[in-house]
Amino acid sequence: MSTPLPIPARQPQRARGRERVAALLDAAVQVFEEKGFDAATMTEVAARAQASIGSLYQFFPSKEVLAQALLERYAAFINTALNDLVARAPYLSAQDMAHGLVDMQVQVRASRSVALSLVDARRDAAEVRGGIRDQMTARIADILLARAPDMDAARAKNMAVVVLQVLKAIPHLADEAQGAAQLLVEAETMIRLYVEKATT
Amino acid sequence: MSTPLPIPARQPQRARGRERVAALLDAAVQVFEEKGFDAATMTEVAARAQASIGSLYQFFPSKEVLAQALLERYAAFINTALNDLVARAPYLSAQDMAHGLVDMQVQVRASRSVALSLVDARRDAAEVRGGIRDQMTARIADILLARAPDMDAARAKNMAVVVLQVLKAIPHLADEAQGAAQLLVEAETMIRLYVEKATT
Amino acid sequence: MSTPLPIPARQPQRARGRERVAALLDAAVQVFEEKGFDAATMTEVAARAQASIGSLYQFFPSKEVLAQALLERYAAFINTALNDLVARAPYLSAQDMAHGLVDMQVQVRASRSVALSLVDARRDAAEVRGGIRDQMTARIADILLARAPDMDAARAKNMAVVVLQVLKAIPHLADEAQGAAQLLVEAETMIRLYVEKATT
Amino acid sequence: MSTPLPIPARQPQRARGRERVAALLDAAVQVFEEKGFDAATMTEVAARAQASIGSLYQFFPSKEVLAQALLERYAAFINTALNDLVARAPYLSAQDMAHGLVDMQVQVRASRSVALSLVDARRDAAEVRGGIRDQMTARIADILLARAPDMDAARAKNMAVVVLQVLKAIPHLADEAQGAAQLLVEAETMIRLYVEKATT
DNA sequence: TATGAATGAGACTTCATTCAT
DNA sequence: CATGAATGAAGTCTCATTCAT
Repeated sequence: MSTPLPIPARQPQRARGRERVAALLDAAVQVFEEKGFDAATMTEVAARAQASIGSLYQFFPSKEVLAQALLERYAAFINTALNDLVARAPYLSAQDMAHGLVDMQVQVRASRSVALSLVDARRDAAEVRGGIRDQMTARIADILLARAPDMDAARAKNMAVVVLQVLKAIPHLADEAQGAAQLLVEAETMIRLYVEKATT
Repeated sequence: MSTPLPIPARQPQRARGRERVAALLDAAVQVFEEKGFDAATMTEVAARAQASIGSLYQFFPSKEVLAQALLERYAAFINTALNDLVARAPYLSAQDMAHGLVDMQVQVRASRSVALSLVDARRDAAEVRGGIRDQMTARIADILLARAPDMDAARAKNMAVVVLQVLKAIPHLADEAQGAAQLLVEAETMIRLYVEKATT
Repeated sequence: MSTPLPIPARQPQRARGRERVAALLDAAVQVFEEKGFDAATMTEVAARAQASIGSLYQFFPSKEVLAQALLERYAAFINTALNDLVARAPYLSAQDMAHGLVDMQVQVRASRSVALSLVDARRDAAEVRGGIRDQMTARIADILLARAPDMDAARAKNMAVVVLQVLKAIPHLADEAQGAAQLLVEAETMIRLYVEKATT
Repeated sequence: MSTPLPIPARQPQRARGRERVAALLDAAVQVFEEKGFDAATMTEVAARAQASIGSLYQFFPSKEVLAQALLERYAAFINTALNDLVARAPYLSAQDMAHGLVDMQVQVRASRSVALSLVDARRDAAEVRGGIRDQMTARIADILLARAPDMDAARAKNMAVVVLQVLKAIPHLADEAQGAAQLLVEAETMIRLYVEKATT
């Protein structure tokens, strides 16, 4: 039932170590984004961070742990952004809310903070990673409820799940060579209309 | 510029062979769905089809080709469905159109015809597989234009891209243990509102 | 001690069969020449002869047997040519003798009768194939002795071995893009000088 | 036009690694000599060096690279020997020159430095490996020209090609169970007569 | 006989992970 | 802590050979 207990990433003790870890995480983001979880190799991550493979394993004792660390970094960022939106939700127009959600994803991408693709990578890890997904849907549901306090909680949750799927697609859209900007506007519109209808 | 040699899947010429190929494709769908392209192994595909590894390679000379074959099967199905929708589009309500699109995906899943996930697996193959994506967006744009002939063609294309992303999420939603039905309804609503607004 | 008894190539019974075998042998020569024994595949040989793999195995029950058959065809040709040279040897100038030897090889190549490379392919088969080599050196020694009856038989044998090595190189030289003709002349000269000195 | 990426052999950086590489190369020479390029297996090379297959690939990322490394080792040796002969050529008798050439090959064999057979193994790699062949013929031509400065350069080149073929046969002759020594003498004689005639 | 499918051992290669220095 | 070497299970793919139709 319980996952074998995933040994967590080790915390570096010195300044030197902290830089190392940062470089490793940055490299990992790049590689995971370019190749995906399976095709990414630990060797390449280390190389791109100009570290040795031994060094990488010093801090991240397995590929799984590395991915998990990435996700946590992502979760921290996203959580802040979502909490902020929750707070402002009552005063936001549907338009602004939609924009807020979409923009959050664009920010993430721009800051290379993580490969969202990991969110539902493989099934085993899903258990662990699932936490983040649940957290996000809960937060989005909060936002919806903040705008329309009368809404059925169950429905808010369902809507959140659907909205999350659209958000997941944002990086793809932002990648599009042709008219990425317009595509983002369209995505926003879609979310806006959906939210608008449901919360008024 | 040109990919070396896109050696295609070999066509079986005997009844025995045709059965084999069918079994192999079915097994492949399962395995690819469960594990994703990278983590799926040819050995497992063969085993699940009760065939030897050699038999698998007799008809699908590489993992790439196998994935491609799956996609083609999927494309054939989806094409029919989309063409049908294009024809009926002028007479459909936004509601029915949204339902048609979502349902198409649900059908696909039910018939295990393919893992849509392959549509944009890794970047290299993207070139080949991209064809299908372009085809689908073009078709969806046609549907939109059929309902609203005055719409700007460029906008229709953009909208189609966004709608496609939502459609891609449908299998995920349909998988959800809790209230899959409701989630599908929500997805439909989202698409309906979006289409409605833009085409009236 | 004894090789497991190499099942020989089956003799075709009808005209149709004889054509088949001829086509297969021709195809085999091509493929063996292009790729070498190891890299050549039975499948390709069959394909190039426009026959099925089953058909190929009908006549040549193994790759070894096929190679052996090729060698035999070659041996027959070479034997005739060498016997002819033996007969004429007493009346030939060193020049003509050298030319005769070199030309024999060029003929073989032109008529695509065989890949001489097989002569000392792998060690196991060497035993079987060795026969041909011994036969050839004996014949060449005969030629030398015919010109210089006083020569020590042992020396003639040694010389023959060396000459054979030069002959083996002829196809390579004849392949050379630049000035193949001149290279052949040089090879002839080399042999002539060697023979001349030893037999006068 | 350009070969994709000629990933070279990795240089070991620790003493342990250097020993390994040496052992691997030695094992490779043996196996390639015994079986030839195609029939030699990486597994056997690793085993004979008492290393794991992973270790072998750590330093030689492909069978091609391993063969190339062998050739380079051989080329280094042969180059030294040939340059030495070039320098001494003006003062050497044809006899000594012939002996020098033949002896060089015998040395190579004795020191197990490489399987010359690789020089023109398969056609693809020929491009890379061809370099060595051209280098050798050029050097041999230099030797000839050093003895006979008036000779036509083109002819020297042709002669060099032919002489090289004889040299290639030396290891075969030296292998002969019966009277290897006499065979080498004969080969030397052949070369001597050829050189003598052309350079006086 | 002819044909195409079936089989599986075995080849090359990759990569996460462990260790000795 | 850092580094580079070591390991071997596992994956993709090939091909000689055998068989059923």
